[in-house]
Amino acid sequence: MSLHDDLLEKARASGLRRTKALEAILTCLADHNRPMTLAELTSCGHLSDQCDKATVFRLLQRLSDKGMVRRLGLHERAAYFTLLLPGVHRDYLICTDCGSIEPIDAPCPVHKLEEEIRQETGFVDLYHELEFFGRCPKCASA
Amino acid sequence: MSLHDDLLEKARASGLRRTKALEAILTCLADHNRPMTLAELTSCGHLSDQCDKATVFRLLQRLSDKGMVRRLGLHERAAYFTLLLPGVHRDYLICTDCGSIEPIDAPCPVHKLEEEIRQETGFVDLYHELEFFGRCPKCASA
DNA sequence: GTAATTGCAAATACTTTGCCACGTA
DNA sequence: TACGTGGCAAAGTATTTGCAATTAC
Repeated sequence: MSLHDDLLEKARASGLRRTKALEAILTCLADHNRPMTLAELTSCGHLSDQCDKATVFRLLQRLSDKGMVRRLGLHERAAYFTLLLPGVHRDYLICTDCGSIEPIDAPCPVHKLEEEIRQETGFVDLYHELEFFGRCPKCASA
Repeated sequence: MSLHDDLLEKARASGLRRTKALEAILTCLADHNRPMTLAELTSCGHLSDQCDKATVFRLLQRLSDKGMVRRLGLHERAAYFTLLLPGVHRDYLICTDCGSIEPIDAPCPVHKLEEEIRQETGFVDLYHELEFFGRCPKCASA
């Protein structure tokens, strides 16, 4: 079963209806494998073209409520949304010039600290976000 | 020399004029010791009351250009701004319910990874942001 | 005196909601 | 059929800019 089918199934199981917009959004997020803005998703080829941004927005909201999507702030004015896959954590490397976003594959070194914070502060539902910003080689040489 | 004076001096040295608004903003940021939004700064007691938000915005922009302030996205719709002190790096713990923001005093475990990324990717001017999100004990029990 | 800075107001950008039509279950 | 969902359009919130008046140097 593909990632896309898996996600769709999960969304269905959590109460969402199987609509074109839902499929399009899940496909788009899964294909790109990086956080995307509402605008990007709304104009993301194939099926998404047909979806109003309000629809995409509300779907992302629902998916976020179900814990399948997370909303990020990455310095841009627009919010970013990314798939939340069980057991998968991802950090990002972002170019402050051209805005490119790429996932970092190195293991995240923060989990230990997160555990300490959980115990010392009593915070619950703890998670973290880690982003690296800089200028990519291409932008740096330009 | 106080932190405030130190900052003012630095701002002056980098070409900014010594105005009421500049002083007010530096004071406010230094006093609060945490990221603040444009709205917070604009209505931050004492002197800041007198500053238009456009003024505060443009000053933050200039301070950011000079490397004295950094702009953060912390999940809220509004952007946050924080002082950038030489040699000081700060991570934050944020309550997703009440929005409280507190600095984490534990040493940041990310510098090693940052160095690896610098070397492997060729990114320059690299820095990172690390935030922990969760619900604080007060909100969790409510 | 000159150039940076300010305030006000308007423009822009992005997000969020209301309402009724529509499609899925 | 019933209720979640979709599209359109409008409202809301935050950011950003234009311009003339003011202020720091």
